Amino acid sequence: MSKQSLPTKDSRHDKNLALDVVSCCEPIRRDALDDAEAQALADAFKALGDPVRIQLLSLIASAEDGEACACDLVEPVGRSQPTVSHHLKILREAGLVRSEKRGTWVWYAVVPARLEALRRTLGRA
Amino acid sequence: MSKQSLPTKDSRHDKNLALDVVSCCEPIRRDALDDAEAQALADAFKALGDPVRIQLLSLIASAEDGEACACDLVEPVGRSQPTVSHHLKILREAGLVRSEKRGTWVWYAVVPARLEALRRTLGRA
DNA sequence: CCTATCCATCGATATATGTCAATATTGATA
DNA sequence: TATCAATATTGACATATATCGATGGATAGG
Repeated sequence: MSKQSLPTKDSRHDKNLALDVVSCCEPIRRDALDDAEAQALADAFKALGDPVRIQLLSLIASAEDGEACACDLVEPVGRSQPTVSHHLKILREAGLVRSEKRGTWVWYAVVPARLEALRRTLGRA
Repeated sequence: MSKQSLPTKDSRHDKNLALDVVSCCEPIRRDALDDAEAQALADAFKALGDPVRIQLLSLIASAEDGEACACDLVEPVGRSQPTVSHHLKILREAGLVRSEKRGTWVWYAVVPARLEALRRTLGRA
């Protein structure tokens, strides 16, 4: 299969590539990523792949003191409370935000290190 | 609705947040993102939210001369040729890679500027 | 031309995902 | 303990997505 058996074509392929987007730090563009790394990275980016979650993250990140009460996140995104709760759970499980219950309310804050890790993953373009 | 009408709780909420992850450059954590920006960003990250696409991006990015023949991407990811073609199309439409047909083959290369834009979007953590 | 290879598109299908209403849970108050 | 507000969980449902086999278009060689 592939080129080498065909006409002349400066054969440049071979083994491993790598994108340095890995799980927690591997740059997507170093060497090839293995299945587990690719899956971990995909899971992280998948959590960012929804407009409501992007807005939630944005809202939380820009909130005063870096914290936002869940009660103030429902109206801005225009979705039902259960739906917002669902998205916040996904962001939390992806490690992008952390939550803390104080009395009746739950406060959310972003996890800078996590964002930074993904950032590095997109490598030095 | 919300806290202010309830017991004492250092009311800190209010308007716009922002995550600086916007479409092409807005940092997700500046001020609140509008619907269009959030959607654009989500679309970009969604393209990165699949392990096969992460592997493809990694393979292409780490290929010699920064280019990889589509014919060399099928076997590494363990998916059918149509499936790989499908994922490459998604990456292309997301602006993450560009493609060029040369004779019988199609060569893919990453678009560094696009990755860099997304990187900035994840902002200074 | 005929044939073989590379690659994209189509059609079908199983699974994943976003969304909401209803309900359960938890903490604070009367 | 009865009640109310903030969240989370459950169940249902419509849409989106990943995957493959089959097929079609394009290019290179014989």
